[in-house]
Amino acid sequence: MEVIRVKVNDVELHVEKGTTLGEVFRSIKIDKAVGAKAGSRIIDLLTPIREDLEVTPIFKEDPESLDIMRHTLSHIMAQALKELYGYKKVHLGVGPTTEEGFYYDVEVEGHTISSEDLPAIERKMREIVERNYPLFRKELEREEAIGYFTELGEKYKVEIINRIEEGEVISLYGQNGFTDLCRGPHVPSTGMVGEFRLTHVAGAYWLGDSKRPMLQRIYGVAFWDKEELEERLRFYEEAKKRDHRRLGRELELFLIEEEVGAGLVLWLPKGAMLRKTLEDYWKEEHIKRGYQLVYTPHVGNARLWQTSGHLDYYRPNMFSPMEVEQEEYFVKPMNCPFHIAVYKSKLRSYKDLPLKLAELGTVYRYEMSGVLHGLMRVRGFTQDDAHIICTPEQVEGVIHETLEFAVSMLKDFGFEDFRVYISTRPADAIGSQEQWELAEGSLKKAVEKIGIDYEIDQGGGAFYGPKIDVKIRDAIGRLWQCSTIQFDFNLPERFDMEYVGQDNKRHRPYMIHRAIFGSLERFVGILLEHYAGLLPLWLSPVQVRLIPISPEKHGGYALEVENHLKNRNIRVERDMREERLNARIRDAELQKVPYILVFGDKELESKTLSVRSKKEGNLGSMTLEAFTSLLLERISRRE
RNA sequence: GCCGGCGUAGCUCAGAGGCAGAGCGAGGCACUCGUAAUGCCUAGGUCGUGGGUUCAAGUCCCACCGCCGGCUCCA
Repeated sequence: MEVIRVKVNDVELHVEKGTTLGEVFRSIKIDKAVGAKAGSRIIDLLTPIREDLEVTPIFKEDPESLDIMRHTLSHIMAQALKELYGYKKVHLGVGPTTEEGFYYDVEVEGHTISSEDLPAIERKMREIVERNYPLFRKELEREEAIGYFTELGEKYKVEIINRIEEGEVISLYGQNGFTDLCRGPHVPSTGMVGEFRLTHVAGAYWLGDSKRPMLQRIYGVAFWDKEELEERLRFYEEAKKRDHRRLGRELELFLIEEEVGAGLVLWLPKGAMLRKTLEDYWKEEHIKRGYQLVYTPHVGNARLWQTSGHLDYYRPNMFSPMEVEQEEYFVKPMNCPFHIAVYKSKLRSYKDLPLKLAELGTVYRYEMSGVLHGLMRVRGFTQDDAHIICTPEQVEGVIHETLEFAVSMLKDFGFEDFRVYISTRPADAIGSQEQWELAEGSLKKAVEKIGIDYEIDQGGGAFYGPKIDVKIRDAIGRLWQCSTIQFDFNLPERFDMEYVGQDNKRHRPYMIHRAIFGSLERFVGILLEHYAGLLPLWLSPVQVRLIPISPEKHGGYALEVENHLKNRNIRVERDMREERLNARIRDAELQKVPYILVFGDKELESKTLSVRSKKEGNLGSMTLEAFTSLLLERISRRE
């Protein structure tokens, strides 16, 4: 008998090789553990130990426990499917855990699972949980495993086995007549899982490859605690309420219509006002920071796109060309070539650099119909684009300044929590080693200097340069990709961009693409979801609504007030409808107008205003001057 | 693009082979009103588009378009 040493917390034990952690824990009276961790490795209680090990038990309270339990739930779901539709009819793909639950990709012969089937599957799962089957684990040799799963008709599992690397253990887990190829970890019995709910079913390609068959992915959410599960389900409800597509229609901000075209946005008057506010703010901030605004056309000659390389590399995403006087023109999918043309309009000296060209540039890209989504993913959108052309010596400062700019701007919109990702050199990169090192180094330094944590996406950069992506966290915790700062070693070469250095010689400049909002459409979508439609005062398309109780009697006074406010650039709307006061108040509230002023005899007589705030309720009466300065102050503070 | 679901009045939806409906919104009339829906009347539809099955098609079948949930894609 071979003995190995297992250290559990501070207790050291000597056990027979091949003993499972479950047995070890039982011997020292740890009975509530769902698994254990050895360093960063998670080991379940069913796995035999074959070498000396130091472990800490994982209990339900530990974050790692969720994953173990959710993984078992995906197996329970697989078994439920097999019991419902027949063991030979259900072919299993993969069934991993997610951040909030689990899913399983399956193929059911002769049946397509729809959301109507979910309650029955869930019921069957609960039965399996109820029966509390112990899980077992076994290991097979490759050939055995292939034979076993071939026998079961599990073609996808056989494929996975063939992809498992030589020397790696092939493990199977199962319970009561159900066996699945699985790396684990799992809880020891089906009764040990938490609260769960199946949420939806969707298509998913086998191995994520669009050329392979499409399986059905059944999603579930799971938590230990019922309250936590319900909170998550409420989160979905909340997200649904915040859906910018709904808000966009209800608040009359924008329209996307079949008749106009899929993925093409019409900005309605209120949405246009919101957009104008964003644009004005954006332009002012850019001018303050030394950017120069440019305007460039919507179409460009095919030769331009040939030089830029877009026709060779980006063509599938471009709209079809049009012919004008025997020449082809393309609608622009990007602004860069135009900005480069601006740069090249004269000979540039190092003294002109960094040159920062900015434009709210509307671009058109062909996106597959299935990916279009409200304002978030469209076919025509306006990038808040800029290109910074600089010398190698300036790179670091430029990147730092740009990132700082992006963060400060996003903060002005009420976003406080940022995630930063740096994508580094991929295998097929162009550009020299020095270029990449300088660029990547300056990206890291900039992020560190600003003091935001970042993650590295190793090899995730574009072939033409590394980049920083900034994601913002919204009010209900979702992350949205916004800003990008992207190096480009490609276009300066292709367009033969130059500057004259201090040495009186020609040099190749560095070029950086960057966007802060990403696109105006998408950013407005994010704002709407972040604020659940209740935009800050400074962004609200209508800031004040005036309601004369009797339009006839009090409308004149309301008009006076309207003019006063309008002269101070406050956005006002007067509701002159012959409706009841309550109805008009309700309407203004539903339209999420920040301030409502009611005019009646009292106000007319005392020349005051009755102010009702969306956020604070009825503020009572105040003078026009007091209200105006209150409003102007709040607007200037970007409240 | 792929898998699944869904397209009925401006909006939200009911109708599932046999007379095209409701609420909100819109227009009209009355009410003259103090902080989240006054009442009555009226108009509004090639039931996404095109084809097919049937005596008869929103309803069944096929194709296309669009939307939704995902997948894939996003140099």
